[in-house]
Amino acid sequence: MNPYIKRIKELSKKMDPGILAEVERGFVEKEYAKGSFLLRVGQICSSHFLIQSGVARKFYRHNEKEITTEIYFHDDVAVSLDSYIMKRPSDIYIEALSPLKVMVIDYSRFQKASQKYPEVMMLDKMFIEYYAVWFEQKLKEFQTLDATTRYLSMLEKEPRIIKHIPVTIIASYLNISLETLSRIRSKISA
Amino acid sequence: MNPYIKRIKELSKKMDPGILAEVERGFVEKEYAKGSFLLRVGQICSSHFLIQSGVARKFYRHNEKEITTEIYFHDDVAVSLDSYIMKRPSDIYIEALSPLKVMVIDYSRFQKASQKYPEVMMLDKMFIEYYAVWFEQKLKEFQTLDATTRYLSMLEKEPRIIKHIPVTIIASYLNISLETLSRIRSKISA
DNA sequence: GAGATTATTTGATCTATGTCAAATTTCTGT
DNA sequence: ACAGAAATTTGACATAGATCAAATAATCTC
Repeated sequence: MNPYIKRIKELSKKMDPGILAEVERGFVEKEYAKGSFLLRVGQICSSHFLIQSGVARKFYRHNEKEITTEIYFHDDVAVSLDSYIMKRPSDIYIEALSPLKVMVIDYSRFQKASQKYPEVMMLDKMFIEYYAVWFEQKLKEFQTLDATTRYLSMLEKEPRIIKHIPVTIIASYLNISLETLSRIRSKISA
Repeated sequence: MNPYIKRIKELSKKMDPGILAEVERGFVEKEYAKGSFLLRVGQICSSHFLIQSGVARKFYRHNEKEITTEIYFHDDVAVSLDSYIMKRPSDIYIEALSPLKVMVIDYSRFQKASQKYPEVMMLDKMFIEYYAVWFEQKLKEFQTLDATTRYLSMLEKEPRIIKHIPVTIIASYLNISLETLSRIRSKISA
């Protein structure tokens, strides 16, 4: 998520300060304890969560298992896009994996501003564009890479994950079993 | 793609006719012969292709194989999102699978209109939102469903595919081998 | 409409990864 | 620092789906 968020931030700095102030009036800082949920299955997601500090993840349950689809660090944005866009109950959870500080960006306020100011809608659009591109790439990885290569690719692209996240969660993020991940790791470090 | 495109079309009908006319000045009808390419790897994708009639697909090559990622029918929109958004050479092909009639929507013209008219940008944003949501779902299918279930799900959600597309392409679309797909089909009809 | 090309099916293996179970290591709270 | 819990590793085995090869079946070409 990161490089694009950075670009969006830069652009937002160039924005008219009055507009920016108006948008930011819809921002609220909030803290979550480790293990608590920013969003639960069934709720309608009406905010974006900009991570200030700490670690979080998005996951869903399938056959008793938890499958992690995204892992968030500083400056990432967590949201159930499906629920947010389609205005239907979320099929995913967003969970704090550590004590977490986030900026909650309220949807309806943001939308009002974005209807009034094209430059705000532009930023919103950029965010979603990037999200879509990122998803397309991720799908491609699943289609073309085997378990080991997916792990190596993660190490390279998202090195923070390996330092902060339990292996169980990493395994589900790579869509492989715990045991297989463990074997991959021992083979690589050997 | 379809239901959302329909909604976007409806909304566009309610738009100011002057604006609509201005946008549509950037539309050009174009025809492609079966087997020809609307976009090749290496080109920068600067248009959307709204399919009027015929069938097309998006695919990429990986280890000598062609992996099909999308199949387009009437009213679908074909575009290399990655290339279009990031303005870099496309890593995918878009190919006509039959004689094809499309409406080519020129990017720069569209963008100009969308900077001038928030309602145009809104439609553009809606398109990408839907695209992102669709991708998220597709990724989930790959993570949770086995080959047979993916095939059944495709039959249900995109029944047109089975009627018009050679099995080789369907297999790559489901990310399974030709032979496995053939076995799945014979088992199901048995 | 016969031969040639291409697509699909069927059969026999092979392999990556999953599953289940047990052993070991690491972490936690007191 | 220790007991108990949780996470991770290791081992043995099972399986979905791949690959290679051959046999049919369908389609195209002249």
